[in-house]
Amino acid sequence: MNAMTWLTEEEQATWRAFLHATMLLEDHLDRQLQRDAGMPHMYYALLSTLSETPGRRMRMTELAEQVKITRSRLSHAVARLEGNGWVRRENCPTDRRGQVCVLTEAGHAELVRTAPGHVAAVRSAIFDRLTAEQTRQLGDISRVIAEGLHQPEGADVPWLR
Amino acid sequence: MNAMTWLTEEEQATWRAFLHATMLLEDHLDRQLQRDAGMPHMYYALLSTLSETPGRRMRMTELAEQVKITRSRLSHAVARLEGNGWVRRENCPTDRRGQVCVLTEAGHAELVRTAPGHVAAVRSAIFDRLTAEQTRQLGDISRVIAEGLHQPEGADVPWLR
DNA sequence: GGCCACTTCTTGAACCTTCAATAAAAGCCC
DNA sequence: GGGCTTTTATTGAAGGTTCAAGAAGTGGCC
Repeated sequence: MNAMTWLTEEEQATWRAFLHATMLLEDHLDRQLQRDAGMPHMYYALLSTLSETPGRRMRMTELAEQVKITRSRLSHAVARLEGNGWVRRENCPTDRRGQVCVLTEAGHAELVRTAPGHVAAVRSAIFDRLTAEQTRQLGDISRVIAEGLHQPEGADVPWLR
Repeated sequence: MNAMTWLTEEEQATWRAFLHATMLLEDHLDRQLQRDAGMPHMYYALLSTLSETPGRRMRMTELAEQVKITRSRLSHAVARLEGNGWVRRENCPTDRRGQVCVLTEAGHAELVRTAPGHVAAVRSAIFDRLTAEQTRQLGDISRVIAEGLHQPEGADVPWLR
């Protein structure tokens, strides 16, 4: 294993810390939401995303892209949320293959009810602990990483294909 | 919802970017390892952690704490890895309740075989894109977040109990 | 129009994680 | 030692995610 392949001491330490932080954070938020809202964090993110769109509705594919999950995962999730009455499917008027996912009144009410607790959890885990400077840094870093993973070009990551 | 409850514009943007980055990253690494090593990222982390300990072995509870997962999850994971022949359970000599999880030769070989690809994926997704300064920042930020979640005291997060 | 490739969304099976319940041993206290 | 609480690890069921396959519609091309 040459130097190209491996990580420096600092990179290793950073990577480990990052893994631990994301692990603990996801766990923490999942538990908080499961207890207070009866759904995992991802499902909450779906409702939350819908609530911010005009008409509180979005095409399935667009919703999947927005929250960074596969269509398959979204299909299963929406099926469950529909069972809860928090979301409803409508046929897309312009594309007969398409479905539009719509946040119901009950879904919106659930979001209003549970948002404060969720935001408090996020705040206390992250933003109450970071300086304003660090918040800005974390935003920049996250955007760089997300950008790099958005459309991994074969030329950029040759070992992946 | 008052100002205490909500996030500022910048915090919201950071939070969203962070979610996207971690989502895409986990997905990316899981897929890479599933394809090249036949296991999810978490399982790889278990083997990797074991490989760095004296005797390549660790008590179940300690291993679970090290990689930040529940004992239950570890039990299931180890059962699967044992089925692959990558890990073996031994009785703990000093505590008859205890089990020691041991990395087998086959498990170590698998790690050696797949480590370069995994490290390359991590490197290209993260460290090749961040400046040295940002790497240091990410380490600091991650440690702050992880610390805060390690043992959430009732006094610190009153809404959680 | 007819064909073909692509897109959209869903499905079921396999696998993974969570949660609550359990068994067994250890540690404490008298 | 006997009783009690705590710790260690596992189990099975319920729910979530992934993957490959498939149904149905769209759009381009001739």
